[in-house]
Amino acid sequence: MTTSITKKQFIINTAADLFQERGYSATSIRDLAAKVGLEPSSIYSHIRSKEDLLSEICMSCADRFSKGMNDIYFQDISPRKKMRALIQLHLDIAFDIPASVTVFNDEWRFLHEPVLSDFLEARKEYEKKIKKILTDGKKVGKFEFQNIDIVFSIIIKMLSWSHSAIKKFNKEALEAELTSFITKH
Amino acid sequence: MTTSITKKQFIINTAADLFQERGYSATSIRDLAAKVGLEPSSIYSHIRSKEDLLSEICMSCADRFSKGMNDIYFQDISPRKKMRALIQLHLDIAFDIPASVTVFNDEWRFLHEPVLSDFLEARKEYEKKIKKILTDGKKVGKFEFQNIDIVFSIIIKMLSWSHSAIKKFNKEALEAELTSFITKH
DNA sequence: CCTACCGATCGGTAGG
DNA sequence: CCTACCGATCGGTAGG
Repeated sequence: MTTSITKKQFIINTAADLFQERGYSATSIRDLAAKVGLEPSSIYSHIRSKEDLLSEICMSCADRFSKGMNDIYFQDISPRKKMRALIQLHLDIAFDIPASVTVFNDEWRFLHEPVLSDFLEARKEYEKKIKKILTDGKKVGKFEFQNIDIVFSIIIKMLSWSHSAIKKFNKEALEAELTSFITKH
Repeated sequence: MTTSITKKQFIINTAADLFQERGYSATSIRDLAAKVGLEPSSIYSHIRSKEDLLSEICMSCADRFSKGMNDIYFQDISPRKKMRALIQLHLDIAFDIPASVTVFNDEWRFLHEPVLSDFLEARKEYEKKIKKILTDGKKVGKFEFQNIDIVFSIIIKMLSWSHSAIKKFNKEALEAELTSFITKH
């Protein structure tokens, strides 16, 4: 049983690497099977479909972001400190599971119902919390901006920086520049 | 002749819409044919291959950015004014040909040689010029940052904002917030 | 620009 | 987990 779960996770992680490298659509089950050392049909002993792999990657990533956000959001600290913690959260996850984060960011659109709705709902919840932190910060005069939706989108874009860019830099330097961009603002 | 060129361009533009919507790999020539009102095989009277469509989209977009960059880069104006002009350039192109810009940003990795090398070279040239503007601005004390490569990557990410985000906002508001992020820095 | 068609590859199943 | 295989779909060509 334990072995089975581990192998399934190994297949999912390998799928994340391939989806990141070639994209979900351009990756075949045969590619995946070759990389994990199985015959193509044997993959289906561990998963039900190709899309299942994408669902697992996207939803586990979404869960991790949601949990991390809640830990920050409900703390009694300033909006500025929350934004800093949020930057760290994104960097921690991106450095830990870079392939999954890239797939989560770029390939989620290939999800179908009912998983798609779950995904979009989780994301919307996450976005609402970021926006709340930003508007709270503006109220107490710590952030300056005019259009919350635009600033939110810019920040999300900076935070969802893909693996390929992130792996070239050192985490502390990245954190310093991002913090400067986001919280000096 | 003129009709032929126009129809080819119509096919390319329709392809850009589909590639943006579903991704290059997940878009079939049959999808494209249906959308332009032709039989699948008739598409090949206008193009040589599916990848030709991607090449045309990516390279024409690259050309437009390169030309716009040169117009800005060789002017005798301050680094700060160059960055503002660069923001305008990106917004102008993104609002004008949103689908092509998204494909240019997200689907170029499906290009093969020899086009891929041309593409990467054009991009590298473009990036060198942005970095030069940033370092020039730092020298005269107008920009503040520590790591040029990180700041460059953050700015490129903000500028290459995809169509889906951009179409929700008004161009002037976007320009204002982006300018605030980039040149106050 | 169409009809007719090609070989290759796809996701997935049957049965052991 | 494998062998053997399925129907569907792919990019692309021949020939008119």
